[in-house]
Amino acid sequence: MGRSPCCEKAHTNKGAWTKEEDDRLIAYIRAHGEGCWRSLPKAAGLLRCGKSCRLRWINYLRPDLKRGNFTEEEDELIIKLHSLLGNKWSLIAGRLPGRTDNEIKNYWNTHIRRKLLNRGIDPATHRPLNEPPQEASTTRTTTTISFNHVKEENEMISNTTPVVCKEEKNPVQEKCPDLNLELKISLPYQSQVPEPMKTGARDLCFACRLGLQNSKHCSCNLGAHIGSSSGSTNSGYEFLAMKSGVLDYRSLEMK
DNA sequence: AAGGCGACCAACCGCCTGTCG
DNA sequence: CCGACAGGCGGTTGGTCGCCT
Repeated sequence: MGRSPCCEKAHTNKGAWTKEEDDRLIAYIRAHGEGCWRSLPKAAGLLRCGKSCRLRWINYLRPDLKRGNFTEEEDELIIKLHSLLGNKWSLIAGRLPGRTDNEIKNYWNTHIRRKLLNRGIDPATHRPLNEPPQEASTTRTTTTISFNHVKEENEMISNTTPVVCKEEKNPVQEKCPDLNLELKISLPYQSQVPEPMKTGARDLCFACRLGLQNSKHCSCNLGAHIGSSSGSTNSGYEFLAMKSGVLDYRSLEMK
């Protein structure tokens, strides 16, 4: 009965990783790259489950991890993304370079949940805690991701500005004016995003569309923040892993 | 000093999904 | 089409640490 174990448990170590195990794993992945996690432990001389190796690498050993405290901007971005995506930690992590899903999940459960509760916001629904339950058929709003404007977006490709989404009036926005739940996806934008971003009157940056108008990642507020944020030169796009101009819609697909 | 307690976070577990033969 | 397998994900657990009494 039940599933077969992912690995031979009788001869695998569990618990905290030792320095030597870390070194072995790092050395092996440097030499052979990621992948084939099931056979990796044996090949690397580790008495660990392949899944455990993968987790250790992704969450702790990867060289591009940022680590350290979350910034206020990251906090707000996580909240916004969580309101959009729910507990899709991997998707949220995909928008926070250097952060892992596990790290964000832990941070959410230990810090942000409490923070939202202190604000009187239900962390699960992002609604005020004292808001009475509403009839689903009448006033409840639903979050949808629209792919209705692909043609329109394709036409925008000729425009050099990588428009990710377009503002439209809808009931959700009127209820939460700072939160644009209408995700719109464009085809990958190949050329470099100019820095600072072009700030045409109708082209709000992606940070603004996420409701981060006052964030240092806002790149359309007449350059007020650009170059003035504490040592960081990241634009909003770079911060959102969009320096390349690509919002990978595949990673945003709702399952 | 020491025990209790909560916060934090690394790691594990089990399920789901995509891929391949 | 189907089953096996590997990878990925989210929920949960358990160890450690710091603070408080």
